[in-house]
Amino acid sequence: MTTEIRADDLLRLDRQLCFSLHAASRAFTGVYRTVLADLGLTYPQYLVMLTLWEHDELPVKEIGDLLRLDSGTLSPLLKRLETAGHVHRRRSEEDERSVVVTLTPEGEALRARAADVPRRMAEASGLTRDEFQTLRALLATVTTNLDRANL
Amino acid sequence: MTTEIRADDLLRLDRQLCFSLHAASRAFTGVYRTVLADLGLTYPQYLVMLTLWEHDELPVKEIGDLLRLDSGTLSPLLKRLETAGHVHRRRSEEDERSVVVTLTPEGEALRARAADVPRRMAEASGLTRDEFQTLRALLATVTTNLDRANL
DNA sequence: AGCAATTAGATTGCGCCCAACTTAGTTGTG
DNA sequence: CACAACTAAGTTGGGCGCAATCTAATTGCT
Repeated sequence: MTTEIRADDLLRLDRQLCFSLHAASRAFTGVYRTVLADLGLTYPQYLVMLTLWEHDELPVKEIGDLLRLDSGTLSPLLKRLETAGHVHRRRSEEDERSVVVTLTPEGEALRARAADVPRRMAEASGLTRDEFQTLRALLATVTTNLDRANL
Repeated sequence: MTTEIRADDLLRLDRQLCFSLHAASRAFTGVYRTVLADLGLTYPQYLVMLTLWEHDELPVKEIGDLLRLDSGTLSPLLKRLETAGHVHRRRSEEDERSVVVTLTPEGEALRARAADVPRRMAEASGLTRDEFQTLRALLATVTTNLDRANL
């Protein structure tokens, strides 16, 4: 009996959680926008650069798998990164379907200028180490569950 | 000494948290897309309808404050909701600058068809009540902190 | 070998999000 | 009262996210 929830409460709870997530995501993106402005990167572009700084070169497919983005998002994004001079694209020789993305010297150099971004973001979030880890774990759980539920 | 974190670790931690948030937000939106498909609503449109179901009628400004959306997002979104027959817009009489959004009978009727959306979403998230509340609280905290940090 | 199924990437179209700007109405101050 | 400052919506433009579609290359099956 005490575990019963009225539909109205559910409606509001629901809005609060999903809305909180939505709002937090946009708040994060907003701070990233400020912090990344100097580098001329958007947040998704920064994510792509992060993966490249870690792996040096990657096929588009790999980047998409790592960041959960499809070619409809990545193709124009990578084109913009290429125009900005941060990356280079070439067809793979082993598999002509694949396009390998590599860092240009400029893209490599950007890494140093982005070095303090994580610290600034961690500061801005204002979370303790424990809260940080708890949040990350819960988000991973919910993402896994939602993906499974959505087919 | 044990609290020192190397820059590389920060880079990776950083990516994990912000990326987790980004991914979770998109995973949620993906399930909403599935669940709301029958109603012909997108997730942001559903949020607007939720606020209207709760308040019956609201000026655009109020909706924007509640959902943290500006007119650049809301104006076309509300126009689509109006075209779909869910809402009606009229100029306020007290303040001619303001536009008041009201539910049409169709928009009111949609409420019943959306009644089980929260339950389905809560199920899909697979979180316990406690996890649900913890997540919501952490997200609220981080959003507040980020907003403050971002001016 | 030959052909269907699959895969990688690109493109198109729509909706959201935000910044910047415009227009119209309101408020405040001298 | 007049006029500057402010406020509410709307519009425009750029970028992201995703579904649907297309092309080209590869793989698998017989």
